[in-house]
Amino acid sequence: MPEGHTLHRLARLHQRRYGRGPVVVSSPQGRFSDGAAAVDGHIFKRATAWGKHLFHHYDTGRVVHVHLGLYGTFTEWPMPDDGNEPPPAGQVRMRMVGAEYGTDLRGPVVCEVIAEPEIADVVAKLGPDPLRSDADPGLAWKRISKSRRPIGALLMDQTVIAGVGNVYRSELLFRHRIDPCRPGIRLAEADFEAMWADLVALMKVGVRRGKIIVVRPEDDHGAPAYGPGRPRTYVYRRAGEPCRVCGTAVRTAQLEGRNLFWCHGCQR
DNA sequence: TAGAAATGTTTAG
DNA sequence: TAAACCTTTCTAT
Repeated sequence: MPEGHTLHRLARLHQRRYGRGPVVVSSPQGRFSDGAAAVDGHIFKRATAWGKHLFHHYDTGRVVHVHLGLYGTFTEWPMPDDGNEPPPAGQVRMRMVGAEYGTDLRGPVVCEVIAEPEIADVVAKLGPDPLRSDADPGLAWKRISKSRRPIGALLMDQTVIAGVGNVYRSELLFRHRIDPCRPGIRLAEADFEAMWADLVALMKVGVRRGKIIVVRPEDDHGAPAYGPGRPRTYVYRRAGEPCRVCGTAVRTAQLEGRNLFWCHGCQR
């Protein structure tokens, strides 16, 4: 599910599957026919991600830029021994086929071919990405510490921090006991630094495990460490249920058009 | 098993 | 402010 960790995980996967080899690119659905033709048969150099944006770099200097949006998904399939590709199911915007694997992209909000230098234009609209080693958290702090907008909204703003979505937003604020409504300007720098460090660690776990895992073992209350019974979140989508720490009913409200979840007992 | 809501962003009005 | 995207996941029946 597409928060930043998903895109970095996909970049790694695509790099491994297709890196340095030629790929056959098509658009079974037809909406990406021209773009697919522009890179079809060329060498896939590498895949990178910044926030929720994914880039497929080709040796011709052309780049496929993908944003999954709310519904977008990549589905991978192994090339069958007989070499016959499986027929595309549903609306496949882009099919990419390498020597041993193929990948189908469905439902993205962005899927376009751009030139290598145009990546800078995309990235210019994005804040630092906690998953990138070149991230400068100072840029995010500069924005947050001057803003009267609620911290719950600032965390979701991709121009402030790139890659945080609704789950990491709600969970991070809970872990740091911060009221989502607190204005950015009222946040202590030490709290921001602790949140950033935590976010980097949590999102790295997300990349490694392929899902968002944020509940500390001591808050599991005896639930199994792995498997379906394990609690996945403190507050996200738990409206009305008791807080895992203090028992207060989790609250929910709309903030700038998105569902926000928090514990009024823990977060002040 | 069917229907609603959703981890997000862009574009149109 | 609303629609579009058109898949996946969760919930209700």
